[in-house]
Amino acid sequence: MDNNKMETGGHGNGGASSGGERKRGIDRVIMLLEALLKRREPARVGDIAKMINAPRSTTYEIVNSLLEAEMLENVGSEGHVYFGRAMHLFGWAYGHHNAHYRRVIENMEAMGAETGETAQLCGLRGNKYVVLDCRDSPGPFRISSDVGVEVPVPWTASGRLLLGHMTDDEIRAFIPREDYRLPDGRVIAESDFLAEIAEARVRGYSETSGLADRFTWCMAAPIPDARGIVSHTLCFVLPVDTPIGRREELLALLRERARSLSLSGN
Amino acid sequence: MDNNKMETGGHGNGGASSGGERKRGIDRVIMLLEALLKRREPARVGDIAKMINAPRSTTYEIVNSLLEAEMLENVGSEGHVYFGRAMHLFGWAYGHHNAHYRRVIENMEAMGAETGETAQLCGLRGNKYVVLDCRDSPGPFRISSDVGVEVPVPWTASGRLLLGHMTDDEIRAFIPREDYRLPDGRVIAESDFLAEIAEARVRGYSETSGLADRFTWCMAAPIPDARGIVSHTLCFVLPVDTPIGRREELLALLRERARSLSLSGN
DNA sequence: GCGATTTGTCTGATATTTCAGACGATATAT
DNA sequence: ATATATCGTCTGAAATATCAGACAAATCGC
Repeated sequence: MDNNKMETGGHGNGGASSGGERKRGIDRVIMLLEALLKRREPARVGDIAKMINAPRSTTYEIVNSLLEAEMLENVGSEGHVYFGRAMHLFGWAYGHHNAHYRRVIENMEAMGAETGETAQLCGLRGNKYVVLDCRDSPGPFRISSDVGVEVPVPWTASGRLLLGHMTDDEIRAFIPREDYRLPDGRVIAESDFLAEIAEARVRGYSETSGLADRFTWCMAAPIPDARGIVSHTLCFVLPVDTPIGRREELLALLRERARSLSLSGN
Repeated sequence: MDNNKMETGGHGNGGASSGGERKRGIDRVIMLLEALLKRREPARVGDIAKMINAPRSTTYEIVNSLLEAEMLENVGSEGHVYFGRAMHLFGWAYGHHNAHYRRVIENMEAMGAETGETAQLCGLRGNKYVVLDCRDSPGPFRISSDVGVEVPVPWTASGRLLLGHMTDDEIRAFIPREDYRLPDGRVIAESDFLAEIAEARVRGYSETSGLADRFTWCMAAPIPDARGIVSHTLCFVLPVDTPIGRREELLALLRERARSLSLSGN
C-alpha cells in the first residue's frame, strides 16, 4: 500500500525507513525522541509505535524505560507521553557548559529585551535550518517561532550565511532540490541562491523578506567559530512594514553584537 | 568490597554499581546521560566507560550512536564529549509544551529581573531536591546555583514544602538517613525536620539559613499542582545579611507570585 | 447495548547486540 | 629514548533484548 518512503535526506540516522527489520533499542530511542520533537506535542504509545515503525510491544518497553529515567513523562490521563524533566536538565547543561554559547544566548536575550523585537539564535541541523533559541517580542500579537523546528535552508536569511564556508558544488550537493520550493509554490533558482550566499559572505550580513511567509523581514549576522566557519547566526525577525530607518538601526546593532561574539580572529 | 546495595529509593536506576552483567543499550544510554549530568563537564569515552561500568568497546558504540544523533557532541580536540544540540532542543520542547510551566518560568525570570536577586524554580527528582531553572542575580559576585544538581532534601527550604503532602512515616521512609547530615558535619534531627515540614505546610512558606552553606538565606513558596500537591517551589536565595525589612518584602512578593501560579483551587 | 478498536501486559524463540580481548597507533611519563 | 598507559577499531561468540502474536480489559463509535 505505501511504497513512497522517499526519505528526503535528513541528518543523523538518515535512512530510518524500511519496514520490519529488527532494530537496536538505542536507535529506537533516538527515532522516538526525534519523532516527538517533530510532532511537538504529547503522543500515545500506539502513535509512537506507528511514528517510528516499531512493534507495539517494543515501544512499550522503551517508553517505560524512558519514563522511569524521566526522559519522558506522562501528560494528562490518556496515556500521552512527552519529553520529561531529565531532558530539561540535559538541555540546560548543554546550554551552560560552554562559556561562549552562554554569552551568545545572553546577548540574544539582551537584544530582544532592549529592542522589543524577536531575536533568534540560529544554526544548521543536518541540512536544515533550525532556531536554536529565541527571545520573542512581547505584546499580544507577536512574531515568534518554535525552537527546534527544521526549515529548508533557502527559505531563510541565516541560511545564506551558514553555507558561506562551502563551495558552490558543496552547496549544490548539500541542499535537496525540493528545499528551493517555497511554501507558496514559488521556486528559488539555485544560481540566485548561490549568488546570494556569496553576497552575504562579502557583506557580512543577510536580509530576506517574503520567503517563508509574507509578513516578516529577517536579518541575520554571522557568528563565526574559532575556525572562521559561520556555525551560528543572530537574527531579528521584524514585521515587513518596519520602516527603513528602524531596520538600519537594528541591523547595525545586530552586526555589532554578532561581531563582538565572534571567535575568529576579529 | 562493595556489598551495600541498599537501594535508597532514588529515581531510575539509582545504584549503578554491580559488576560485569550484560546490560541493555538503552539502560547504558540512560546511565551515561545521568553520569554526564552529575559530572557537569565533558568527559572522554574511557572515563565514561568507567563512570557507567561499561566495557570500553560498548561505550564507544553507544557514544558514537549518540554523537550521530547530536544527543552528544565532541568538545575540544581531546576526544571529550558532552551533551549535544539535540538535547537542547528536547529540553526546550519540554519547557514549552506546557503553558503552566512556561508561565512559572516567566514569573521566575521576572522576579529575578525586578528584584536583582537570585530566583529559582525547584522540585524533587527522586528523593533529592533539584533546581529546575534559575535566574541568577547580576553583579560580579553573585549567589548562583547549577540547574540539575541533586541535593539532599533536608538541606533546603524548598524541601520542607515539597514533602508537605507526605505523612511522617512516608517522609521517614523517603529520606535516606545520611541526607540529614549537613556538609559541615552537623546532623538535623529527623523530628525537627518533620516539625519544620508541618510548620511550612500551615504557614505556606519556608525559610532556612546556614544549612547547605553559611552565607545564604533561602526562602521558598509552594506552587501546588492541580491535586494540591506541592510539585514545585519558587525561591529566593539571598545573602544571609540581607536586612529583615528587605527579606519581608521579598517574601511577600514570592508568596504572592507563587500563589498566583497555583493550580489548585485558589 | 454491542461490535470494533485500542490498550497494556505476557510469552517464548531467535536474530542481534553486547562483551572480552587483541591490535596498532598515539599520547604520557620516567 | 624507552616503557607505560590510553585511544580507537575490530572480531567472534554467547547471552539476551527484540519481536510477533495472543490475551483480557478498557475505550470508542453508533
